[in-house]
This record gives sequence, structure tokens and C-alpha cells, in this order.
Amino acid sequence: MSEATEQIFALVDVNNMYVSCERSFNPKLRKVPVCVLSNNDGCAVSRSNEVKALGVKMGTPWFQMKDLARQHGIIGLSSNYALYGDMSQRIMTILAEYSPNLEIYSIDEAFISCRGLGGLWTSTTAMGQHIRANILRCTTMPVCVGAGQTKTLAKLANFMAKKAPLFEGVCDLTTMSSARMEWFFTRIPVDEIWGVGRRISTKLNAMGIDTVQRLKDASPSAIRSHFGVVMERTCYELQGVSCLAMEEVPPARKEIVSSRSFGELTRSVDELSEAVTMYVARASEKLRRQHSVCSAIHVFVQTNPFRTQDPQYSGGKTIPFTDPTDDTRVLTGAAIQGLAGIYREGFQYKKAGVMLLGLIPNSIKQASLFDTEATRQSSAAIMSTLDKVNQRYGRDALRLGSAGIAQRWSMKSTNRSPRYTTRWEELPTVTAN
DNA sequence: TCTGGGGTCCTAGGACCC
DNA sequence: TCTGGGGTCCTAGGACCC
Repeated sequence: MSEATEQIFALVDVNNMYVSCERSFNPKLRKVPVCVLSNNDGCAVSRSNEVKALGVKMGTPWFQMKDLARQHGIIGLSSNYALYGDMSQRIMTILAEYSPNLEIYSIDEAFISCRGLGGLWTSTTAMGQHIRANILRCTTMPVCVGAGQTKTLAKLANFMAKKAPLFEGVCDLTTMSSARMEWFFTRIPVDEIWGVGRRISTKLNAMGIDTVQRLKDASPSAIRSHFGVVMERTCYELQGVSCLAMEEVPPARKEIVSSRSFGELTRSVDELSEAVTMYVARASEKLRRQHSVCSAIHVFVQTNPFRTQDPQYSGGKTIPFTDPTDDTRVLTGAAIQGLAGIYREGFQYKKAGVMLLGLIPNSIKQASLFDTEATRQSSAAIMSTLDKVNQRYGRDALRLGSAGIAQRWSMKSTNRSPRYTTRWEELPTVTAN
């Protein structure tokens, strides 16, 4: 493979992101066991190394670890997402200086494409160490860097960088000897691989595939027959065949959810309404920020499933819009009306939320043929004509474009419960042959 | 007593049409 | 009218991620 075409991915990941943020603003928290808790101080969502060493798993309810916390002086902090988001931005800004090809994967992770950076650094490891030192100096946040020929390998390398001190926070698989790599891969459990969760690892284990090396050595087609195309890709990626590309422009969301559990149970429809109103405000703000409109809103409520002694209820309703909208008032009205339909007396509610469904980019809606019922029908007529022509003269004999954009729209309600999917295709401009 | 929130993608199988 | 096969679309639900 020529150097020009060989791709190297680097994954930069903040260590214990939320805990590190808290520590960066309160140095007294360094060296003591800390965890950051979810909404209502429910579960541990970020743990310091000391807490991890005590065996506390991700998502452990705080009340279950109270004894342990007392024994070892674990500090539990309420989460502060504004702070974490801000810190994330600062880190991503620094990372953007290293490569024009940056994919922000989550609040605490980013992929960097090292294509074309070969001349700038003596090695990928050197670049990784520079990134580490730079971010630590500017933000006090510790990060680890992993590099590999594929995203899955870069993730794995990052895991190794975090676990094995000898890497000093940076692990580059692209320059590691295959013997050494195999030494590591036979010692890493298969469930550490990106895309292998609890269910799949159980099934893999039963098949005798318990380590990274075993999955790497497996036949991708056999893996596909048992687990589907996603696992097949993972298998290829472990072998160094890149199946997952960089996504530098984050795709617009296809749905937006806003929901919360309540600190205290409630029976009151007024309280539920108040909560739902807030959720709609939050969700529709996100909707407008990504310049989309939505074609349906779903509102749901539920009781506390953990209180098995209580009567349980979970209800939801989807309200469609003839004219897709981003208007908070319209959305709120629909949600409150939906809520009235699903609210039942005699239950203690623990959670409520809304989902915005069938999201369409504004540009598409404006350029589209279905702003009104009439144009929507004519759109359908055009499409059916096209289908007939194409059927007679062969597939793709004719395509339609309207200002470069036409789309088939599927927002269909069936006799069963309607489901709103976002599916629009851009067709190229008219070509006849 | 106390148990998070926000997403995506894939597949099996039914409905429907020709 | 009956029968069958193939293609496509759709939904529900599973699995995963951070």
C-alpha cells in the first residue's frame, strides 16, 4: 500500500470526562475518589480511577454504593452539563489545530484523520504525545490517544493506552509488530471492542470467541451469518480493512428527545403539563438550531417501574402535523393535548418526555413540493408518472429534479399505530436517455 | 426511600402490488 | 377464481454507543 492512500485514524478520548472537569475547577477533588451522578443524583455516570478500582460499575445507583462511599470517602457530585459542554468545546478547538479532518464523535471523544500529516511529525506517537501535553497544559484535562488503520483499531488502541501504563497515554497500532499486537489481542476480552456489547459478547463467548484476537481471526462471513452486517464490518475493521469513514460534518438529527425522571412522584396532570411544556421548549430549540421542522410530536408518561408494588402505567401518543413545523407554541399545544389523552388518574408518575419525529431540513421543506396538500398530491402524481416511465423503459430512464432537489416523502400512517420516519431522497436533476 | 438521558442502525416478517 | 413468486415498503423490536 502506498503511503498516500494508507489511512491512519487517531482517537483522542478524555479520561473520566465529567470527573476530570470537576477536578479541573476544584483541585481539592484530585487524589480523592469522586464520581459524577446523573439527574436527581440517581446513578454514577462518571467515575474517577479510584472509584473504578473499588469495583463501582458505570450506572451503579448511588444509593447502592452509599456504604462503600462512607467507607472510602467517595464524593458524589451532581452533574453540571453546561460546564462539561464548555470544556468539550475548548478541547475540540485545540484538536482542530492538528488536522483539517476532525470528527467530533461525542462530548469527550474525537477522531482525527492523519492522512497528509506524515511530514509534520516524526511519528504518530509523537503527535499523540504533543496533543496530550498541549491539552493538559491548556485545560488541565488528561486525554489518551490511540491510532490504527481503522476506527475500530483506533478505539482499541485508545483502550490499550488507557490500561497499560507503558504506553504513557499514546498507543499506535500501525507501527506495532504483529507478534506484539497478537500478545495484547489474546489478552483483551472481546467485549472491549467497539460495537460488542453485553448480548453479543455472551453469544460470542458461547462460540469460543472470547478475545479480540479470536474475533480478528474469525471468518467475517460466518460472523455475518450469526450477527449481521454490523458485526461483519467490525470483524473486517479488526483485520485492518477500513469500513467506517470519517464523518466530519455531523448529520442532522433524525429525531430529538427531551425527557426527565422526576425527583418526586406526582399524580398531578398540571405538574405533568408543566414538565412537558419545558421539554417541548428544549426540544424545539434544538430543532431550530439544526434548521429543521418536524412532522409529528410524541408525548409519553410512565410510572416508576422499579416500584413493583405500585400499579404500573406507561402511555404515549403521537400527534402528526399536516404542515411540518418548528413553532414552539404549535408543538406545545399538540403535546399538551396529547398528554390529556394519555393521562390516567390513580397513578404516580415518575417520568415524562417528548420526541420530535419525522425531522426535515428547512431547506428541503422550502424547496419541496409538499408545502400544501395540493402540491403534495401533485408530487405524488409526478412520482407515479416517473415510476411508470421508468418501469417501461428500464430503471432510472428518467429522473426528476426540482431546483436540484426533489424527494420522495414517506410519512405514512397505516391502519396500525402510525410511525413517523424521516426518509427523503435527493434526486439529481432531470436526465432523459 | 433512592435506579439517567439522548441517540443510531439493522433485521425479521407482514402487507401489498404486479 | 385460484395459486404462486418476486420485489418493495413498513413496523416493531433488538442491540449498541456515550
